[in-house]
Amino acid sequence: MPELPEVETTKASLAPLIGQRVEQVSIYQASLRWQIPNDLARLQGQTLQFLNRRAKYIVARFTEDALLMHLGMSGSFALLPATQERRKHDHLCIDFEQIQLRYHDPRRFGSILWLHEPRAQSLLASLGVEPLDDAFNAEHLAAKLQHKKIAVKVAIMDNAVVVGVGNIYATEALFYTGIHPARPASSLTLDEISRLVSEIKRILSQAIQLGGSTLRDYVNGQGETGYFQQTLAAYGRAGEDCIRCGAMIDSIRLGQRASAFCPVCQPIGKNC
DNA sequence: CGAAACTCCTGAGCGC
DNA sequence: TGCGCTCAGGAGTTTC
Repeated sequence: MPELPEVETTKASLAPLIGQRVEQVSIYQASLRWQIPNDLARLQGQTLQFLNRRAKYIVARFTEDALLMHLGMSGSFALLPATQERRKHDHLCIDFEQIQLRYHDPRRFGSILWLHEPRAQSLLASLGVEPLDDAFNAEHLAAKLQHKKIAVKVAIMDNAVVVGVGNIYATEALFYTGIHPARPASSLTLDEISRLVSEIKRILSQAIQLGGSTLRDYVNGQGETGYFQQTLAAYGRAGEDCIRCGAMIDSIRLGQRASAFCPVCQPIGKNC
């Protein structure tokens, strides 16, 4: 499940392509979240200049055009010799001078768009602050949560509030701050919000350093899996013992998503 | 406007 | 061995 740390890791793993020219573009399955642009072959002859990340999007700037790419839930990039046989779900191959870039995505929730097209621009326009920016602080989050009745977990996963906080990190951050995921967003005290912000920053930074939290099929451009999953305290641990108090981790559904928490460490009644 | 439901898709895991 | 089922889930879109 690529979350922000995995996207950061993926971006870094694609750095060897910078400075290389595109020789050929081959689309095998154009139907992702949206259709891959049918004129993607425009990239031929263009050189990759730099890579950027915004939320969970990677922007690849070429000489003339730029791509906005999202890994969805099961997307990954690989750098391989062009002679290597294609695997099932390798939907796009871009031959660079030295190596081939492949996009692999079994569930096809990912997307690859021209940065300049209206759809890409509107996606970027609706994004909130970056979690690791100074602009994401207690005051900012407090203002965003102030009038929200929705569960705090759903709120911090809302990209208009803060980007890059997916189910894994929302679950972990709430566990470590002792806040029940179903608490109404507006019920949090400023102190709780402050600790939540710090925890989100801490967990995301740590995960980026460690190379991302891999679940199932995430691999970076070098084919390496992350290993942060070994340190998950609550996510995916329903029915197991809380690492802090030993109580059994419980799970509820919030916003159509599994939400694991410790009923003892994260009491619902706390400041409710 | 906010909130909640719905949608895309495939693989893993499970019961039989 | 394989069928059919449920679940997972990022995030845009639709519906109230």
